[in-house]
Amino acid sequence: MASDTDTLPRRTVSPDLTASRPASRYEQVKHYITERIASGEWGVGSRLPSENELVETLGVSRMTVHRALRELMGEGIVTRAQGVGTFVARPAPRAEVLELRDIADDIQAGGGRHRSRVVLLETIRADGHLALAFDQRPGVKLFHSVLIHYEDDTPLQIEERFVSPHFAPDYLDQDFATTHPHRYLFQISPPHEVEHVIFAVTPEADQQALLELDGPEACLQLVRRTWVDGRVVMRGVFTYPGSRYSFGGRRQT
Amino acid sequence: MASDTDTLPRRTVSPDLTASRPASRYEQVKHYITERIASGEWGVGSRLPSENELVETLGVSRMTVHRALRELMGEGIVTRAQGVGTFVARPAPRAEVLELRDIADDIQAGGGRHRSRVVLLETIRADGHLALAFDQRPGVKLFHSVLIHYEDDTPLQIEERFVSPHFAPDYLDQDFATTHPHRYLFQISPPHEVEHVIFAVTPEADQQALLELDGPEACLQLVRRTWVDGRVVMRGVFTYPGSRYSFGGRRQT
DNA sequence: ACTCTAGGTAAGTCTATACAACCCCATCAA
DNA sequence: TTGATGGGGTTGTATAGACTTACCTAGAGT
Repeated sequence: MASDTDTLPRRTVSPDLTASRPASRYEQVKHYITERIASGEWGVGSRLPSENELVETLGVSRMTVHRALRELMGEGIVTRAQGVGTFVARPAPRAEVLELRDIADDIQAGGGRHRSRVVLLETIRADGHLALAFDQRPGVKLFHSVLIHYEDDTPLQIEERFVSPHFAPDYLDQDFATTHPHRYLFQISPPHEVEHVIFAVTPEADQQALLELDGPEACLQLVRRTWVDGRVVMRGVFTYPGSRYSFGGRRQT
Repeated sequence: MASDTDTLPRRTVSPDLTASRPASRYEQVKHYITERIASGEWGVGSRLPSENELVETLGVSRMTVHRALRELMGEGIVTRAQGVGTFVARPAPRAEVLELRDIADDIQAGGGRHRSRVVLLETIRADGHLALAFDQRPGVKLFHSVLIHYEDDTPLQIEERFVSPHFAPDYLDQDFATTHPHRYLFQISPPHEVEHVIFAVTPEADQQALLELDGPEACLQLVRRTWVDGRVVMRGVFTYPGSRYSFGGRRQT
């Protein structure tokens, strides 16, 4: 067990390709720790070796270990309590609140496999409520798409979008098996303004079926409107099973 | 000009209200620097005294000065270049997204009349899950409070909080009929860091009763953790009926 | 059951010292 | 004019050691 990988060499020859100069000791210590956390060897909430134990294991001074651990705490990787020890912190929630991201990136960031299915792709005429959301008059033409996003074959999101034809005239001709609506719209133009509203809803029967839910489970619903040049170009309704998803965010004040 | 304010005293009396214990040396050095930047004495882009000059001026070791400057660089206050020096950084604008507000202000801003009721106020010992949220070990003592907030006699929020006794030793002695937990905690110290996670849940029977719901309506649940000095001081679980509340925000990009 | 206290443990801080890495600039030679 | 060299100043890293502060546990006493 006491192999040479347990102790950092005093001098690093380091034919490392990713870093031209050899990483400093405290960075090596950080790497040593994050590697074990990422591999699951040190699980969430478990206690890390004490500073003095790491000093013995790695053959560096306590100040060096201390700096590595202090920086890891600043990054939210571990938490520390004087007189108690150092612990693996709980990983951050997967979706940033009010941030504009592609769910495919979200899923892949969490280690899952993403797949999507197009349920509907059509042109509709807006009723009063929908027209109001677009600051238009009832009867205006809008494109309408419905997709399901899966994480490892489990439905994670119903994505329903209404898109202004003036903004994306070729929306219906896209192959959303390869390009996702989010990326397509973003590529035409990043929005100048975004509005998010989050609801809790009990899904309708058809939504339950699409999400493959057993019963009327509570769902998160994120309604997003985006503006370009002062005009609403998209309204999206994203529905997630409450048991499979959450929004979160962490920031310094 | 060479008054005693140029040298940090060995022991600080520090009648500071936000921190009962005297600030550590490196924090005093940070304060010394930020004060001069804030006052405009050291303008944007100007060069700070070198580490060795600060050592002479302030009477602390270079490692202490170095730590202060390194942390200020991490906070974006200064920039540093090896072999060159330390400079005042350009202040970066920051966008508030999901802000920290008191629900009483929320209700009154909407024209409603706010009222609250204390349901529970006690000391508990944390189980595994709760201890993890506080980055502590199971069995640690925590204060626990449950309040209901009403808007015109309609329940709008269940407010459940767990508070670290070390942060707010007198939490249980407060009269939350007049001072709300949010305000009390904020007055002790505004958090340095905040985490929000939003869930959709189906409420338990007791929660349904507290919210005076007719059936198992989907609810929004906002879980907030706040940090002070890198340590979790509060975990709040706020439950809203889905039909009566939503979270939202709009911003320019 | 509860409170108090003492001891052990672990992180937090501070110092003095040393060396390394880097930048700038003055000097000097081709 | 150009290029090389080297010195001085500045930040970056690393160490050993000492002391401080906070937390927890176990045991004694109530």
